[in-house]
Amino acid sequence: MQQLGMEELQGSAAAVPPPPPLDDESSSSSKYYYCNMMTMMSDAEAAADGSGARRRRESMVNKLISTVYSGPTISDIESALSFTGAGGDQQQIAMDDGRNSPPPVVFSPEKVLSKMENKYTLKIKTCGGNGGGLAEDGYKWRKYGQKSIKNSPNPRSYYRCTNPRCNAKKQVERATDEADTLIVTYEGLHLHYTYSHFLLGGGGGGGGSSKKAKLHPAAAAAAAAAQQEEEDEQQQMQLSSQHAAAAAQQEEEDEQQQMLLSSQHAAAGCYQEEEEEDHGVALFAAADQHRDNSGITHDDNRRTNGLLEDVVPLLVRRPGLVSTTTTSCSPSPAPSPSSSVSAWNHHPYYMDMAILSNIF
DNA sequence: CGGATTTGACCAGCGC
DNA sequence: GCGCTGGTCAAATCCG
Repeated sequence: MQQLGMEELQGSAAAVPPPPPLDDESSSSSKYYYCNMMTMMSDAEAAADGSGARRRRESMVNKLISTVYSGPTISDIESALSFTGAGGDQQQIAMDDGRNSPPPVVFSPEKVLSKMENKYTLKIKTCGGNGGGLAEDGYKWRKYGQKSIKNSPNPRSYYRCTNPRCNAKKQVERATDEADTLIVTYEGLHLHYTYSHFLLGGGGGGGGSSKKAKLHPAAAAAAAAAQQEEEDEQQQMQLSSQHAAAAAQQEEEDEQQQMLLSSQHAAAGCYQEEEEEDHGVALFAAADQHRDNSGITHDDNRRTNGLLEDVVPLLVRRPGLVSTTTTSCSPSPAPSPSSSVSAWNHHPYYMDMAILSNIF
């Protein structure tokens, strides 16, 4: 019986929906499109959010594209990764992105870890009976275990990111009360882009591992699914092209890294949140609330995170557990059940915390 | 044939 | 200390 549901569960698990908005009510009505850029809205933009918000957003996106995707991402990643094996009680991280170099920030791993709980739980409502018609989050997951859970008729599946440098994990189980609802718990973070970004952003980007090639149709299907839900088609097109341009720009930096990194970038950017204005504001508001504790300035977050959160579009952006129900209905088949597409509400501050807590 | 999945075994944490 | 439970490992198996 458990085995029966696993194919479906697996596929559904792969269809990890966008990370939750800050309010649960949006789950039923709103659609989420990949657009992490919205979370980069400045406070000023957020405050001015109103009738002309969309126009302002577009210009904002343009501005962000030109400033955010200036190329420091990879160096940031490399810098961050260089600490992975480093020991010591305290590490000093200087996020130097070259042009937008924020002042070096000293982090205490202990503090970071205590503050940041790298777990993020999502409730996902899937399309009934359609285990195959699912979107992908651009990541590739490998299932490493399955366990029957007490008081639950459904087993829990354990997935790990296939990227050897990435320790992201997720657990997927079907809700007991709702057959079409999955409970996905993310843990850890991705130190790379999603695969779909590579596909969307670079038109293939050139070169490629077998993994990437495998994901290509899946990511394309996911993108198509996202577009079907798109209400603001013009904006979506603009964003897609912008991210494509951004990806192309990154390609010039390092082809090999691009293969890993760019895909995530696109996945994060190809979706757009219908209520992105509000969420973007909320996200920044949340970031502002916490930055004082970390000692990270708002500008620091804005600059470094704008890039890093693309590099690490992890669901783990908020401490503690956040549950949200979203609907994941993709008309396209999911060729690779072990991968999934997610839209992320990027949270600058927590993104940093998530990265650091995993790096140390 | 290589990579992904399955699945039983093993281990660690927790409560009693 | 013991048993229960959740999480992970790894050999076997499957699949493209």
